[in-house]
Amino acid sequence: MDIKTLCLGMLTFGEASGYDLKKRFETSFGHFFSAGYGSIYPALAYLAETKLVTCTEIPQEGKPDRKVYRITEAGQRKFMDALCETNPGHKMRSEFLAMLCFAHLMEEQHLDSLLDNRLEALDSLIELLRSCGPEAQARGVQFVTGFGLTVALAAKKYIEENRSLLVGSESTQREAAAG
Amino acid sequence: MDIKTLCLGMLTFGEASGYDLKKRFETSFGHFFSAGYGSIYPALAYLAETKLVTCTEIPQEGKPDRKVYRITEAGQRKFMDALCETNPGHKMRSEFLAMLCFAHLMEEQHLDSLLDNRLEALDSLIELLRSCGPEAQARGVQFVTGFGLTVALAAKKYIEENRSLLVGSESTQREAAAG
DNA sequence: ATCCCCATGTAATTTGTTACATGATTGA
DNA sequence: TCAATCATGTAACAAATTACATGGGGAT
Repeated sequence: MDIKTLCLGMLTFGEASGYDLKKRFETSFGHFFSAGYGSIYPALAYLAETKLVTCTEIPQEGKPDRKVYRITEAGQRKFMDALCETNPGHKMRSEFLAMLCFAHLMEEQHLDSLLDNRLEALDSLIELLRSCGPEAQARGVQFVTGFGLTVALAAKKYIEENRSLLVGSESTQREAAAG
Repeated sequence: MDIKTLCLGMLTFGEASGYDLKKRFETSFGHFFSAGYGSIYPALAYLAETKLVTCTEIPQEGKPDRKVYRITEAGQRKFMDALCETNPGHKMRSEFLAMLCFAHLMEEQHLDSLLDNRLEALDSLIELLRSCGPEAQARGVQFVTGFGLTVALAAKKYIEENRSLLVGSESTQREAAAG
């Protein structure tokens, strides 16, 4: 499932502009999929070209025309097909964890700020997901939001309870490696 | 932190070949960073070119010469610099969760196999991480392994306890959307 | 005053994936 | 005999990120 397909899917929930979709990528979908304008606008252009969505331009004053996209029947069918895929991926890419692997080479101070930053990010995420209450959302989205929340809480708890493990009783490993 | 840098970092743990690094990307590092030969070999070639690592070719019979890479002092320094980065990323990309958002459009059967596949993958991961016991690993790696384990267990538990939420009491949403 | 929100898009670059290419040894 | 492990690499392709480009309106 690439961004094109996911945009198509989002439009099954109702019409939206590229800007609207971006916001959704920052809120309810942000914790497991990210996309910027550079991906979304071309995706929508492609979907319109291939008649999977229609586009209505709404004139605006002082800003570019708002383009509202609506899924077509062909788009619906196409998306249903995409949903039949088995073994969808589920990958993490964490520079944070990568860096922590080398905690023994880092200064304690830096390590602390790294962990604190991550905890802050987790708190923001937790707050965000909690604010995406169950109101009127598809049950799948509710499930996924709960999933993100559960995982984020577990991650937070783990970091808080185990960060002491990262600080070695002997902080001489750093100098040893540097020399 | 890109693959180049991470390969360089892995070499701080000792000399290794591209093949060795790939194995590490499949085991202890696999749950948060992935890389194939197509990324690793070019990365090592680049590191050697820029004198951040040295390469010793060990003749083999019946297979290509084994190329063993060793980090240089310049490499060490370069890696330390890379470790000073703040705000490293931590992103998930889950087609699995993306699909689940549209559970109301899926057949129950398909939904079940999707969830079962994910649970199996989680079990494999859990087993793998458990087998990466604390023996002789840097404390950072131990922490990161524990992190992966904790998160995987939380994910598993959540799916098991909440999968019933995905199956609507009314399965008519599908037909409604299709029509 | 200044910053954020609205609103669109393109182009260059970076990055990584996949397929291709080769082939002996070892264990089931 | 069949699959897996060891062992390297290139080239074509796909995908997404980043920077660029523009600009009014409203809130603090």
